[in-house]
Amino acid sequence: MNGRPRIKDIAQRLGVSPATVSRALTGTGLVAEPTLSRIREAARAMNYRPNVSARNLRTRRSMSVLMVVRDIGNPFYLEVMKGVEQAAREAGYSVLMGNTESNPERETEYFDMLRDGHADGMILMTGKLPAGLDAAGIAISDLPLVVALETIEGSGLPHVRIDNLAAAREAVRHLVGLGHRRIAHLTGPLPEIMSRLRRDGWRAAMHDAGLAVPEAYEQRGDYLLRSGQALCAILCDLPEPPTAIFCANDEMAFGAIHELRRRGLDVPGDVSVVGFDDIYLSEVIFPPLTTVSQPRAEIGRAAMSLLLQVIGGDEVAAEPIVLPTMLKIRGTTGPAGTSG
Amino acid sequence: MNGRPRIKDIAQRLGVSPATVSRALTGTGLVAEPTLSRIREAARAMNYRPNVSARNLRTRRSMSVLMVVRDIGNPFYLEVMKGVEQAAREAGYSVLMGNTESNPERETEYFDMLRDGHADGMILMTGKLPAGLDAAGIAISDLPLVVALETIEGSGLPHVRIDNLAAAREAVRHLVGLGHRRIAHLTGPLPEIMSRLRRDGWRAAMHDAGLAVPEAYEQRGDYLLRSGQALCAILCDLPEPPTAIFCANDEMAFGAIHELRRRGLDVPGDVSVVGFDDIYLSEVIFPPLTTVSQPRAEIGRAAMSLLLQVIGGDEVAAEPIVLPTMLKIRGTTGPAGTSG
DNA sequence: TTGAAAGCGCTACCAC
DNA sequence: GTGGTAGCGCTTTCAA
Repeated sequence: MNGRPRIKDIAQRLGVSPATVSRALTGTGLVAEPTLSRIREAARAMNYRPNVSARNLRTRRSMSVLMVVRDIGNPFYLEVMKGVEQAAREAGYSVLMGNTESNPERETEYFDMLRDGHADGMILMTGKLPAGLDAAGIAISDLPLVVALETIEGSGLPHVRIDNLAAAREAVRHLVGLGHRRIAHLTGPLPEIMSRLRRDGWRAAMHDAGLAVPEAYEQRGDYLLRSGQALCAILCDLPEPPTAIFCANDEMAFGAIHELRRRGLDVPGDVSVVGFDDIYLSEVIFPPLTTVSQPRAEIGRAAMSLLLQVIGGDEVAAEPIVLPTMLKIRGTTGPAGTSG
Repeated sequence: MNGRPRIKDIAQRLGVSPATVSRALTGTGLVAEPTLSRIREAARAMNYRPNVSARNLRTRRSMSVLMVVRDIGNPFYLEVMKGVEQAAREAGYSVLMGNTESNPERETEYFDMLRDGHADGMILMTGKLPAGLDAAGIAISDLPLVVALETIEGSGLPHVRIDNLAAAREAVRHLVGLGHRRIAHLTGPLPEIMSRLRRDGWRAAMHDAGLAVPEAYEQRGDYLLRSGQALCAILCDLPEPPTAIFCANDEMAFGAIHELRRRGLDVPGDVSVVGFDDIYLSEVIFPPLTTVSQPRAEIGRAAMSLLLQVIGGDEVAAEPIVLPTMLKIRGTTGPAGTSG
């Protein structure tokens, strides 16, 4: 009686077998009504809690999943996580957060956690798989994996994402519609497919409008604020600076706006800026940011549902799930100036 | 050989006992050098990973901790989490995130997770303990608990926090120094000690400066953006509106600034605003927010270190650990107008 | 409908 | 140093 009660303690107290107690408490087995309520009653009275390690060992499941992101410091993931957590909770799962910081070693580490029983499945929000998985004789497609936000080319894994190209195209079309002709783009890290898609969307929209795409108008960034700021400075120093900048994410857009202001330029009076992601506070900065909004919580929920199917061994559609985006037209975009 | 290898498989392959393999792999026991490297080699070759459930069951530890916050959607916690995670990783622990959403039921749930072996300890960043713990015969002080950011009065738990009162006082003193005399305050939820301390810091600074504190200058908020906006509107409509507003957190400060702008008032030309927390993007909004910066990552690290001590059964100082804050004077505060 | 008992995979005790 | 082995607490056959 010292310490927490075990199933055995309940069984002894009630004069039944541990097996019966287990069945009653898990709700699976058939247990006669009087016994059932007696056991439940006793469990509550004794403040019983099943030991998860023992249960997990026996059932070979951990009832938790891993959500792995590039940078846990990025608030963008928060709402996605909320969606994941919600769907997970409903299914009785816990969510473990993994942070790779784009460190390959840590990516591998999370794959290890899958193998050692820490988690039953994993939602990857990183753009790539750790190297050396094949070498280790591990077939990706056999692992309970789901990819969200990003795309891992050729992996054949279930995906949940948005149509990055179409969304970027629409955003740039909005600028074109405002009369802008000199529209620049700050890209994300181009090795990644997501950055390339957004860039291609920008190019496509420019092409649609019959506009030139000077090489200098495509500046390569890394999604961070500082790069938005620095690249914007480069654009401003061009002989023919752009009148509008489409940024591959909101952070870079903030950085760009910061730099424009620093130079005494008005947004959107002199230069229009469009972001991507609609992160926390985008709506609240001044002027509020025009940006592409992703259904973040939805993405999280969908990814978790998909993962539950994978874990459950169900067949999962090969087609990626594509969720709709919305262009939020707010205060950082306006008509092109007469000089544009 | 089908499926993942067990310790037994390695043992058989090498003709040693499972006990030796376990000792070699955990690094604890004394194992002779030749055996040691043979085992390590075989483990790597066979791609062995220990089963955590089995290990946890046996060792009665989970090697993970729970970090419980009020609202996982609040970016403020991100950097704290980073600190926690870092310290945890160094000690070989994983971090589980808990989100109470101020729901008492969920608070209890996380305490349950402590009991069922999900975690070895818990860092509370919520302002209170769930009700009914005593009723359940659980002595708080026996639980491996640490409180960070917040304060749980009379709990006798180890704490890591900042000096909220002094920090608030300093922030308001800064406004006084700029010549402001009509300084209002948007509070957090006042049942909570942290909100009260910040409020008291404001009052103290006003008192220090011999300034009046009209009742209407203390507006009660809830840390959310909307409340900052709404309460700021009330202040603006006062017969004698304030020339400066000290907000109990940055989100409310953003809301207030938003409202001031909406009314065509200039920040800081017409009204100065000070926040608290120095959240993500505070530096980047325009003008950048003057605010009290907390050493978030430090707080997380310190809390985790403290928790490790508690888990390890060490004596922990009864005195709370108080980390220093810094007033970041940026763009939203300026001299009081001549009318002020 | 219930009980007996095996065993999930590991660690740690006790021998040698 | 190493091996044998008990057992962590639970679920789940198999029998009754």
